[in-house]
Amino acid sequence: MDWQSTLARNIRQLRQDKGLTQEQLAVDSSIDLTYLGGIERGRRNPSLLVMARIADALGVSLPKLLEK
Amino acid sequence: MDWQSTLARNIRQLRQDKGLTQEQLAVDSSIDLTYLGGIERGRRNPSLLVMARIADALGVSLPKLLEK
DNA sequence: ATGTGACTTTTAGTCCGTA
DNA sequence: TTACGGACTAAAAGTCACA
Repeated sequence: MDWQSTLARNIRQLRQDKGLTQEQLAVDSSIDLTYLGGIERGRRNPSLLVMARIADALGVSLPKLLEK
Repeated sequence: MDWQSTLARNIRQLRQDKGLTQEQLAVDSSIDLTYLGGIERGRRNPSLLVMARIADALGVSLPKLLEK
């Protein structure tokens, strides 16, 4: 499992656990909906600060977001 | 403590614990020396895959590399 | 509500120096 | 051995129309 897929899986899991849509999470993390979608499909290679914003919006730590 | 500084501190700590120079770590992780230096000074915002390569070269997990 | 391709702008990341 | 600058190239960031 590559890191992009791990990140993708964790974001989707946590997002759905919180009952959020991609659009809601996109707003909360100040990321464009389509860009977030790309991350959640494992097609993007986001930077440290972008991932930190997503972790923040999901209410988890960044290391947690990257757990395998 | 922002994430760039946390990453910087952890990389430097782990690198020195292993007795490696920046240049050796740069080679091991296939990253340019000057760029690695910038990361280790907290001035850069590296991508997921670059951080994963560094974690790998240091023999730690990526989440571990990002622990506060 | 999500997936996708094509796109432009910005920044990551490289390579060359100097100190 | 590390820090830093400039110039460059590759890729991320960010947006849009459409399915």
